Amino acid sequence: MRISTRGKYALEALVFLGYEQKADSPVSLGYISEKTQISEGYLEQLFRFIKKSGIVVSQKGKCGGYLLAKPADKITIYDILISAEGPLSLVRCADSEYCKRQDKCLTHKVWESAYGKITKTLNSITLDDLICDYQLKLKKAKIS
Amino acid sequence: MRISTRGKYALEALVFLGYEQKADSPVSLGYISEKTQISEGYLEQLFRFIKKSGIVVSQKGKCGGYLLAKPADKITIYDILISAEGPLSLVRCADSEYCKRQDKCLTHKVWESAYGKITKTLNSITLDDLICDYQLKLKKAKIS
DNA sequence: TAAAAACCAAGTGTTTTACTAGGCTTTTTG
DNA sequence: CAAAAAGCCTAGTAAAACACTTGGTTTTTA
Repeated sequence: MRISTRGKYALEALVFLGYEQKADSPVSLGYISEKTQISEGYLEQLFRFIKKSGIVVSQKGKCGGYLLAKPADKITIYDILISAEGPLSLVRCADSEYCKRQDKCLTHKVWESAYGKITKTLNSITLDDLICDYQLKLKKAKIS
Repeated sequence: MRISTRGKYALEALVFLGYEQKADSPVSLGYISEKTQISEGYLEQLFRFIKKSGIVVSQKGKCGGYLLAKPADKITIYDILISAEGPLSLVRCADSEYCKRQDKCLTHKVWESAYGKITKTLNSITLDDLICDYQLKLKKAKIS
């Protein structure tokens, strides 16, 4: 039961983007890569994918980069994770023909209730919450 | 974010085992395999592993097989899943050196709270709950 | 017009998954 | 006591998923 690094990277990168993004000036992947140590090539791939679900917009050309498409407190962690990883089903059977083997799935109930809890939790945390945490951490680091 | 078939198979097989197990006579993997359509070789591997965590016991020899080590209502789904899959961390970073890259993990909070909810949910369902569901399903199928 | 950025398709090495093969050991029963 | 039926064990393997990388093209701005 794992979230792949894809989702984790997306989340980290967006926290950083949200923090850095000031006055509608886009943040480049090069900069995000430098700060987060995630390879730029991988970020490119990831952001083009994320963009499809509409949580970021891009600006091409020099001085271009990415911007959050919505205020950070309107973007949930769930939004981000599914935008990066696609639907997060717990087991393969849940959403397809993998389960045909058995006409009545004995364990469906389990995956469904666990999945419900996860989505609820992930939807209750917004990107803004994490950005605030990040700001606090930076402040503390300065003082000490 | 997936539970592998390993965990799903374990759960299915144990529901079946719990249902079939009468008066301390062990149930063979051959029989479980036949009924669940899970390959017997795979079940062997799986059950030997599961056995280590003590939720089943085995009996060798002819007429041998497996038995639940505890009453089904004392075994939770969580118990079963970790016995089959090992610790279910949501992201790799959570439990090791994967996260060293960044001295403070921005997203730790997310994985932790989601993980807490999952374990709570999975711990709230017992094997017996699923066995009862199974019995009900069988009854209904008979009537119709 | 050159640099810097996003865009894009395709390739690649590694790891994990899901399973299989083939043999050994223990117990029961005819 | 021998044969059958069960679990026990190690190792191998094909396929998929993962985590990237390569090598370009296009767009924008200074």
